[in-house]
Amino acid sequence: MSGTVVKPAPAAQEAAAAGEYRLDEQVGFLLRKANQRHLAIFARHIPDLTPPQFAALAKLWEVGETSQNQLGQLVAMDAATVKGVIDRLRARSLVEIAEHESDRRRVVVSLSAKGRAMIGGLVEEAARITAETIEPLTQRETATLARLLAKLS
Amino acid sequence: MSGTVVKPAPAAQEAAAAGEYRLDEQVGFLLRKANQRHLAIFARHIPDLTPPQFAALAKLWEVGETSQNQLGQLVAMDAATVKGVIDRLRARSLVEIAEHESDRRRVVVSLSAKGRAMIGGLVEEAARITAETIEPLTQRETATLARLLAKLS
DNA sequence: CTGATATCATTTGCATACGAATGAATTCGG
DNA sequence: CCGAATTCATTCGTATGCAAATGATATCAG
Repeated sequence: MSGTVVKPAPAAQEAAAAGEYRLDEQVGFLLRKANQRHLAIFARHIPDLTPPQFAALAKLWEVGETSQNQLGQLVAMDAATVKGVIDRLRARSLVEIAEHESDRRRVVVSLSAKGRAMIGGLVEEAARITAETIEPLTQRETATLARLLAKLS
Repeated sequence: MSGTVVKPAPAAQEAAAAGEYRLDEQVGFLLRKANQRHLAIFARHIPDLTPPQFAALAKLWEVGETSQNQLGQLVAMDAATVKGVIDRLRARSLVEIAEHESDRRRVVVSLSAKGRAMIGGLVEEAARITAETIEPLTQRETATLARLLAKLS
């Protein structure tokens, strides 16, 4: 390992070690950038909702109603985070909360009529967001990417 | 398309449409989750720095010194975001700022001795973070993932 | 040289994210 | 049945992340 350094970075004070670690090649850095691009695409298509807000609505649409905590697990959000998301959706009357019948600790969250109407109309747009996100990839590559990303989490 | 629905979601009011869109399969959702896992791994290995802070230090280590704005571009951060990151690193004396010799708008950012010492010692740990992140993947899969992610951005 | 334009940095406002601490309610072990 | 452990939700503090507005400076067209 580390035989001949091809070309030390111009300004790196410790070119040898620095040459071993390129930030731009790290998976974490690539993940962050890919995510950024997707967020920008999302914002262009659905400016009125953030991805987490959309995820919460979409999941409620799938499962009907759940406790706030469980919804968080379904959409991969912290309890503290899902609280804020639900608060903001509630302020816009897109979701409703109710007491759990038997467990008084729980808050049952469900779509309002308005929220149901909105998410129903947005699913097509969401599909286009995914389409635009994966536009640089072939169909095969997309399937591979999805498989590998799923394997990571 | 949409021939026979195998099993409508229990509580989905519009099972047909809902069946067409599965949140958990969308690339954006998978990206967010993969990113989350990586952040958790990072925090375990390097609790004293966040990934953006580390990225800024690592990039400064590579390139020596740059303007704040350009550093932001190199590490894929908004001007407003990089400002906050540099502020916090400066508060910990890990980076230093100076006036640009000819352009009085610019702020030249560089590593302090303390910052250089820290980042030098952390590169190995950073490599372990990447290793743990891609642990579920084979070497081939990792290369593929990196290629596809790069293609996305 | 000067007015229009562009660039760099800063500030504000909003929305995730997560750790940690807290309080209320439930469940579990003995 | 009761005290301990757990679960659910809330709150606080810190840190991204971006859009938009602003001020200072630089550059460019004419």
